[in-house]
Amino acid sequence: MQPRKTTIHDIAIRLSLSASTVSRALNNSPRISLKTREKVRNAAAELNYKPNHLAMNLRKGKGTTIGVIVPRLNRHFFSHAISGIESVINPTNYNLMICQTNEDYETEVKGLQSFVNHRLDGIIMSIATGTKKTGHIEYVVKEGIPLVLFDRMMGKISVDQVFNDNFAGSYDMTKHLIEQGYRKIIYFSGPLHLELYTDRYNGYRKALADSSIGFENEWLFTDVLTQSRGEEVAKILIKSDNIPDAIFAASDFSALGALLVFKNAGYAIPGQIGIAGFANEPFTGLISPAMTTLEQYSEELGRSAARMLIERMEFTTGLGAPNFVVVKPKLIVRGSTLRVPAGKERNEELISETV
Amino acid sequence: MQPRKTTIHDIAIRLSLSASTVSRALNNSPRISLKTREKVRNAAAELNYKPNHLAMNLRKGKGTTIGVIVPRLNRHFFSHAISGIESVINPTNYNLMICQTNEDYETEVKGLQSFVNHRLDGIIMSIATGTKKTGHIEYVVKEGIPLVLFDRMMGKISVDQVFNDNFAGSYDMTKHLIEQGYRKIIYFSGPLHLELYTDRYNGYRKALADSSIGFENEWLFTDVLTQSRGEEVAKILIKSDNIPDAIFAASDFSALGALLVFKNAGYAIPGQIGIAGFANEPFTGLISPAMTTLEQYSEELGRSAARMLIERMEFTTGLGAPNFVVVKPKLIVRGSTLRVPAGKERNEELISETV
DNA sequence: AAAAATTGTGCAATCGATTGTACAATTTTC
DNA sequence: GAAAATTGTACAATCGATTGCACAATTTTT
Repeated sequence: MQPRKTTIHDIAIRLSLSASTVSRALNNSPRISLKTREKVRNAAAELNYKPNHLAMNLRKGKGTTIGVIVPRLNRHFFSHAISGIESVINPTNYNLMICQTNEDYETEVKGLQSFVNHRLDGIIMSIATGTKKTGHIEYVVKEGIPLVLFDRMMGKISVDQVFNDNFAGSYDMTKHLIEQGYRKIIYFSGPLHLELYTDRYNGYRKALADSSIGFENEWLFTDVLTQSRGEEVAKILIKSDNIPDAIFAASDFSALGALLVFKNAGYAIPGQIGIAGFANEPFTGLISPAMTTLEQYSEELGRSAARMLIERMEFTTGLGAPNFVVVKPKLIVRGSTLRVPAGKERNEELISETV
Repeated sequence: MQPRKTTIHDIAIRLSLSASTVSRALNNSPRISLKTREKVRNAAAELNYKPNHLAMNLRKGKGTTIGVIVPRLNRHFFSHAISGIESVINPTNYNLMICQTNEDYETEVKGLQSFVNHRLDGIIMSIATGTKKTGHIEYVVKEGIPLVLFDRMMGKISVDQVFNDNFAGSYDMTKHLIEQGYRKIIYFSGPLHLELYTDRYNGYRKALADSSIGFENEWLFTDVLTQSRGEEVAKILIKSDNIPDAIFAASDFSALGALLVFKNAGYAIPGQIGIAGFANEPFTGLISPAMTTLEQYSEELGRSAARMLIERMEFTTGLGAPNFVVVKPKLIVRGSTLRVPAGKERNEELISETV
């Protein structure tokens, strides 16, 4: 345990130079002779000098840390998005500070505030489902801190955003279900105050309408995103003897809950009921029947978000119009909705690599 | 976009006070009258004052950020450990900075260095499998930065550590397999330079020895941790017609790979071959047959690590002897090793809640 | 009522690095 | 060889908040 870390002053004293010369030498200023620069570098190495980023950032008025706020780290979608962000950020001088909100509004506000206090240079965030107000985000934007919103978009705010074409993905999935002969298609939605979920819902409705299938209000269940909620609703459906042709869930997890309950209750999937999710979580390829879902290209979303943020931070002067990147999800058809002749197992060949 | 953020000086000018008085007032110093404190607080709120943590930390010589380094965020084990850490850290004034190494040594060194440069106040880390040297860790300890090692322990280093009793977990699992009648039990290990994996391996060997089962060298496969490696090895076993009674993998993922390959090749699990993993990843309860594995209580490990770190940071003066917390993994028996009478499906009742 | 104790506030140094400006030393120019 | 241009380095202010010490104002003690 060293009593004090070495500073540029220590180097300066050692070499009988001034601190400013040392600073310039370490920053390769052309005003310092090559010989001196060399000497300073050697002395710095000998004394095990490590620059104090706090002091640097304070003086420069800017740092090198980017904050990332996600609802949950243990979601395939988000952890891969973070990998994407890292792949762009790591080669730069920036560092990543990650915070998870557990889908909670208060935690989100607190995390964002902490980022502002720490004078982070940029923020990439995905809004919690519990968030209904946007004041905290607008505040950050007003403060002039570059911000990119990601996955959970927010049409009202004028800020860079990266997200999936949820409408299109949902539309494609619904069309697929219809093609497979399903008609009465129940929909498990997330909270409809999030555009993400209204878009998905609207895609579903549009596909039904385009196929002249009359939607009925009781087909919609909101706030069904978790496995346990999926199980609950599935049990309700069974109990009320109100068995749909298919269930399309805006979340793989609630789709999983439903799938397990129906399977356990003896229903043939996809024969009697088809089940589809959204996100292509790894488990969807492992269960049986393997689940039809939508791939969201999370790493690519993360990379785009990071690229946009760096663009904002380094090249854009002032605000300028917000940019948008939209990625279309890909339909992944698996056994849970594919009505093939007999009970032919086909999930193995569709296993997705998890590691 | 404000031109400049308000500082305590701005507040001081506004109230015709000095910056020091403002600082003291905001910190609730008893040397400042209550009336003044009140006035200062109001003015601060009006001017939308946000303390600059950079300056604060610089002056105080310490900050409020704790760094966490994990090999992978998208592992159930680590993301839940982080949740555990958060549950302890969030109620305090500390913030979390998270970094993932992707099991790579270089990335680990770089991340750790960045933490040191940013003068983080404490570090919780889990060593990458790619890490064979420990100089970078010893360096941090010598610098006097509180550090807690977690999950991947390192006996050589004198530092606080939190980890599973891998030997006991492995021993229990092997005993279970033997009780189920399996004899020729192949073992998929991780890299044996990590104590984590030697401990698991030794637990397995001890259990075999205690049951007087002769171990043979070709039963051991090292560096089989991923799904794809598990698949590879399983295919090799099948091709060489060297079918074991059971496979015990030090990773759920390689166990999964083997399970899928054997299942696909028409082997009855657990009838002809038993398969067990380690970690209780969520998918283990979802596949069929559901997989026997070991629960590691990751959240509890995370909480312990965080508590130990805070203890170090706030209460311990100097170094003192390192503390250890050891958590015993729990055997989770499921269909992949349980030889029940007929092909009775029993995985549903053992599904673990994923959300 | 003078001395002592208490209370409230300000001054100035400090944390570690950066940077505009000034100045001395050296080299170039005429 | 003196003046001008160039080069290398130092001084001091600065970023924003904290804190030891000093000092003035007020209250208490005797």
